[in-house]
Amino acid sequence: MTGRDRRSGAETREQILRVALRLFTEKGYEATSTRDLTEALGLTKSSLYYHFRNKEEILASLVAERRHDLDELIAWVRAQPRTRDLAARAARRWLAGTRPEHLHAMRLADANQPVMRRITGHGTDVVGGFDELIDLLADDDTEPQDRILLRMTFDTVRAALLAARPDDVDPADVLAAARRASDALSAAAERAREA
Amino acid sequence: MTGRDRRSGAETREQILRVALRLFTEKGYEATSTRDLTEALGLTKSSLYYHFRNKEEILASLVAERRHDLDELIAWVRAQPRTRDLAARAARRWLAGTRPEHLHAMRLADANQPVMRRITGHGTDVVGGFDELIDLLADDDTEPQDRILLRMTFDTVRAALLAARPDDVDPADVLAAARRASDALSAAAERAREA
DNA sequence: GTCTATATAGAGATAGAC
DNA sequence: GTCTATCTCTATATAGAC
Repeated sequence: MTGRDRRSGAETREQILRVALRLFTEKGYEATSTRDLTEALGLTKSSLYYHFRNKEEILASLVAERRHDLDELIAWVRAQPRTRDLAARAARRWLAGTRPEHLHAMRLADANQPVMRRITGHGTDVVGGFDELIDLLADDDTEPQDRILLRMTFDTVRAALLAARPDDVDPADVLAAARRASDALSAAAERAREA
Repeated sequence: MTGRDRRSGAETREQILRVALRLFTEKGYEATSTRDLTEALGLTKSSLYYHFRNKEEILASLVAERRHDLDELIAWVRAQPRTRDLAARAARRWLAGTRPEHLHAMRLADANQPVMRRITGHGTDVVGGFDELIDLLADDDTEPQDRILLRMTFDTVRAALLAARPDDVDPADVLAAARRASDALSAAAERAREA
């Protein structure tokens, strides 16, 4: 470090991401201009473009890496005996792996669905991974509505986020509600499978 | 009618809304330009602006009027005896009133959360209505996570929509899954209230 | 009610000095 | 690594003829 008020490049990059996460979530990606970003940061646009090739790359950097966890879950499911409660155990495992810090990225993705579809390669993203997971857990003769219900058991964190007011909410409460909801839905789905 | 290929003003307006609903949902409101709209319609931008004052008014026209149903539900809840299963019955009533044609507007709202927040007056929109409803159904000492769970019981249609792949899905299946999910969550929430 | 033509502003992005 | 200055394009929206 050459001086006390000198930021390293990596630090600046992190600050940009932090501010972008907030603005992209609150105002939306498209409605947030590079000018909005730089004004909030006390930077110029040129500096911004030194750190990122374009605006989309900022967004892409923010949503990387949850797919890896999902691939692990899929591998785990493949290795399990196909007991009747496999789906329920898988859902529990997934929910247990969801940490409070994941919520920010989830909100971001939820708030910007169209552009998220544009930037994530089909099949390589989290959404595509869930398709694979559900195929693994469902039989060929599973009714469409049962597939939807099954998928909902894995997606209760998003549902809980939508149900919670964005402000003044404790991430721990969101996760707690999501886990209870997932258990309840698992039970309902399992009941259907037995019938 | 003065001729067979002459559209009335109202017809054109409906066509604009139909195309806008599709594009705003697929590409997103901000990413859909007035040019995209007019090209899909075979109209010019000027004609578009004859029918709507601005782009935002098109979006606003698409999301009007679900709030009315919610106000009715709130009034119904107020008139009910406060039995322990009131929340469950209210959720059932709300789900029963959700029709397949509501799903399109829901998808639209979900895909464009930031701009939806911008155009809906705080408190007068559907989101604000739910706050009111939940306050009505929850006690003052209800835990935050229980409030979230309670709200999730009313919001399972959105959750089911998120869990279903947008294409190739029957609205009836989405609604069926949503109703079952809502019942399961109601039961879980009720169990918590008893404990 | 639809058109052609245009006004105006703001976006994303780059050049090149320091 | 950050700056000033600028380019270029596309957006929303309007004026006014038919």
